Amino acid sequence: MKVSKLLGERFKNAPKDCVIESHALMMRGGYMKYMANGIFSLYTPAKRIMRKIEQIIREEMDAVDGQEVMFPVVMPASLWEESGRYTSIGSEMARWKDRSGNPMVLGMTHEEAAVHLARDTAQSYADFPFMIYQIQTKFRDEPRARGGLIRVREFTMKDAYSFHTSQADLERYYARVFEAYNRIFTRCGCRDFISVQSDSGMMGGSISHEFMLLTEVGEDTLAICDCGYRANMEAAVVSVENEPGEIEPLTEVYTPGTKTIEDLKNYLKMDEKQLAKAVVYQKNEDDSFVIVFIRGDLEVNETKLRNYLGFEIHPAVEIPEESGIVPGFIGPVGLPSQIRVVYDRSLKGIESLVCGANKVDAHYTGLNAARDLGEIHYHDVAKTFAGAVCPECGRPHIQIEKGIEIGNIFQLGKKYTESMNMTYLDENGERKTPIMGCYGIGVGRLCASVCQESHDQYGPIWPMTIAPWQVEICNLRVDDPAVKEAADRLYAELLSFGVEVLYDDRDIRPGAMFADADLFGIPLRAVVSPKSLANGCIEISARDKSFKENVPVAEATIWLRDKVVEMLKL
RNA sequence: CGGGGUGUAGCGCAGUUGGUAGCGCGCCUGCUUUGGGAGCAGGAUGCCGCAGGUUCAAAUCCUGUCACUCCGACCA
Repeated sequence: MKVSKLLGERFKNAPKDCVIESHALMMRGGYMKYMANGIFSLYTPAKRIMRKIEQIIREEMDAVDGQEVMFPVVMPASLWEESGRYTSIGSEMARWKDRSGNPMVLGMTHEEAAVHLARDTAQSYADFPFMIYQIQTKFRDEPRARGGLIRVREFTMKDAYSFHTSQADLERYYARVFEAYNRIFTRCGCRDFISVQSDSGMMGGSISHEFMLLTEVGEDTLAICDCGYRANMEAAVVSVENEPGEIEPLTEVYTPGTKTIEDLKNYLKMDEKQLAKAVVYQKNEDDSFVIVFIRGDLEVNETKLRNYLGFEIHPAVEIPEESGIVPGFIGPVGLPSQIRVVYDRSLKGIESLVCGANKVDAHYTGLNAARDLGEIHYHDVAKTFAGAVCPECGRPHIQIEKGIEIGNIFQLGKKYTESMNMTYLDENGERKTPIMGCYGIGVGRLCASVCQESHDQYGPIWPMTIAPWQVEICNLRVDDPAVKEAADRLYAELLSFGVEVLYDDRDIRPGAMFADADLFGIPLRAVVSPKSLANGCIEISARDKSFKENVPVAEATIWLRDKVVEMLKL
């Protein structure tokens, strides 16, 4: 490809709204063009990167016996009604009516389509297990797109679905995909990535993992312990150690104006860990109240709370007086009985707590759950924090990090096969329901993530495995016949050797050409100029600045080809 | 959905007593220049987000509306 004919332009300045480096560099480098909120067109360099990422994914999916298929982007709503998700998924799914008035949806994930494709043909246990996957466009009407290709509304995704006759078989296969994912991200040039336990969200299912690229600009918050425990904040188990303390009588104390834990702590001169904090939520459906009691130094993890409750909630907006809730002085003793109460596990084992007395300016001290509340159940709905006790090793070594989710894998169970009536006959002729797993990777997000992890102030530094081209030739003087002849020949020879070459043949000043080359981020650069040619050499350097060498003109082609091959090996 | 901000040339931005639209980069032409975004000269490019209103006159004032964006909420 010659740069003189390459569509797209490179800029000195990034559009003002770019907040993270990968977004800014990919805009500056002419990789994509903004069209609408969360919607981009890709220019050739980005498209070539995506194609290479897709090919790596394809190879690794095929290596774990995947079968590539293609589902429709547009599906009838009736298919989604079978699984119940037509109503359970909110406005992030695009819905519309076709000309006959039939309700339709744009695919945002394809579990339903996968079951639809497989259920009529996989009727015997002998057909199992199998995995089908596709690489295709998804549309999700995200409430907030951001970060360039990191979070968009329309994107390319690899989604895979496996079907099994037993949980044990699913788990074996899940482990294989887990390893395939590690290979995919490594081959794409990701370095600092980990897998974490995750929340299953709208997908359903039990066990799930997310692959996270660790970066400070990541949208996800992760809890990590040096013992190897790794979880998404949304799923991180909080384990606390409490000192029981002495049993004391339940005593009402006057605590004027102490509406916050901070006030109360200072007023009573007590540790926050002896205080029970009340957090008020409302059920979305009917605005009924849900109150969480949690240790004073902790916060509620709303995702975990939502999962436990099984319904949607939001923080309480307005608390009317007749509700019996006295904000700032809420306690479990004497609270109206119709209010749903959740006790966080962090309160377990404290013999003597301070809590609100459900009247203005009053708290109780000496609350003993067993004595004063009878039998209560504790649930883990707390948000983990730096220095928290690790649920695996028991040491207070939890660290908080940020990451971009580049892939995920789920053990789905029978959620879709059951609701959509997929069955097979087992060895004994009995009708059974298969078990599913599903596995996703966002291709564009992965591309942006690699850029985020691998760039300098001048542009991206693409790994050889996914670089848009392998070698860039910079012809510094197209008006010099000797230089042009040498550069043209190098270009032709590299092409004949099957090397992917971008040839900058424009009559522009060297500074501008180098600036553009940095933005192209091509791993190898061959500079042809009067200066280097005077020594009979071509100057070859690496985009990551790891080397710079003068190679004799006659050897340059072979030298570059061999270097490409070397750099392709990881 | 809540809170901020912004809509003027491809990109970044100026534009207050209201008076027919400007700068830098980029683009086109020519000459000079040639190893880290060159210089000079000339040139092209605008539904000033949209719709109403006030006014002799609106990018500018008023009303409405839409879009975008950031922070939060939300999110395989």
